[in-house]
Amino acid sequence: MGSSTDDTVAEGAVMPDWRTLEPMELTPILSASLDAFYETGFHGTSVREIARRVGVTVPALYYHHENKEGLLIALLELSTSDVLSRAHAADEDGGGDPVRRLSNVIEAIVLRMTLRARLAALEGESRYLSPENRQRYRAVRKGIEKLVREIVEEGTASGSFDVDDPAETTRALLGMCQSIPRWYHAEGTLSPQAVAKKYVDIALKTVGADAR
Amino acid sequence: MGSSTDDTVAEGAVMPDWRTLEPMELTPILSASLDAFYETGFHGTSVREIARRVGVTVPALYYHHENKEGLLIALLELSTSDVLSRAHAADEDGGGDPVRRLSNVIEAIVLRMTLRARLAALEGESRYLSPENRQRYRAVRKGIEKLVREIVEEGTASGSFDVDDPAETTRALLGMCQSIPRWYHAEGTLSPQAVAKKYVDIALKTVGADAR
DNA sequence: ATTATCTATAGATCTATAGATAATGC
DNA sequence: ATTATCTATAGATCTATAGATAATGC
Repeated sequence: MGSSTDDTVAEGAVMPDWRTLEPMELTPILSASLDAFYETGFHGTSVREIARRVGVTVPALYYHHENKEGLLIALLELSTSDVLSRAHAADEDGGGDPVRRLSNVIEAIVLRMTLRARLAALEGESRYLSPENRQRYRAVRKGIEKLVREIVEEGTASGSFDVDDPAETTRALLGMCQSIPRWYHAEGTLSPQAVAKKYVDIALKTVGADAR
Repeated sequence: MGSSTDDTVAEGAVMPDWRTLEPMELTPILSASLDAFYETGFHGTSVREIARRVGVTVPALYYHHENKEGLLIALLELSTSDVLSRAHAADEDGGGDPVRRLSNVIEAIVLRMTLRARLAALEGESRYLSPENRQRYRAVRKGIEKLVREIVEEGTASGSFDVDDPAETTRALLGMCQSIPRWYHAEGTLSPQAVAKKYVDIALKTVGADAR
């Protein structure tokens, strides 16, 4: 199945450093859609409102995207592919040690939840996608869950962690990360890096990896 | 300040056992509103749709509630007053021991997240309340956060817990609980009591209270 | 030729209210 | 009298498309 170095990242795809999150470059339409969806939710946002923010007429939106749901899908697509590739890069950067792997992955997830808070918060709106699109979206979420669960399982098996129920602990870990956009504000005193550090500590406690 | 037995619960208010969560009795209108809001969100639900589910005309809804937001407020009001009083009862039932107090409160919160999953999930819709109503709602949430944070702080001070940042750990604990409605389904294999037990264990690990 | 936008509009749907009417309690 | 519901409708707003027009690339 090819060498182990070139089958994890597609040719030409640039994944420089999973710790570096430059502001995501969005088209004006997607940027305005993100702002609007974040503020008033998918159903609370009209295409007129998005058009108004972009400064174009409504039909211009329909030229670039099939419909309102298409705008949400495009945003979720960008958002989830970004976090999934970063989480995997962070995992592989852990050198096989469960403690470092989990630390890296939690760090990557928390950086994403803070530096891309609006995009991350948008994922709750995936509930309102059509069944097919929601299905595809769930797959990505399962991907992250699988990644973390395997680390927790391996760490538990190797004795690095002390966990009763890896699946449940995984959900708890992801739950605490997913809640961050609810309270995190960029203006706050804590930098994204500081928040990530705290959550790595908390996560290690949660899996019973006291050592440091 | 009155005796310690009668100033915690208002006269006539029945708070039998914080572990007992009977299905909440809602009016047909509120029950239908809850179903609809849960399925399609506040903005995704029309008053026509609610009326259809109840089997009345739209104006009948406006007789009982000021407007669509009034329906959401009524539900959030019932939901939050319930969880707040249960959490406090659970806390007081802990006999002053931080480990038992935290265990009880987490148990109460998780039972609420599972046995009232639809109602609990509705709290995300509080984002769409008018500023005044959202304000009032935030106060309740802060109440729960304050309760848990004080337990974590006292347990850390007394040496029962090993926590670096009580405020952050509190947010993490509440975050993992708040995420439960996202994956919990009543048809699943785990009973609400079983989920609560697991989350109590996880929470105790997270605060570094290994003992059992 | 292709790409991106516009004007104009169809057709449905939305929240909310006015005013009438039925049912219930004293 | 009071409570709960109805019919009818105002008036705004929604998503989406048809068809015209401008701007760009070859």
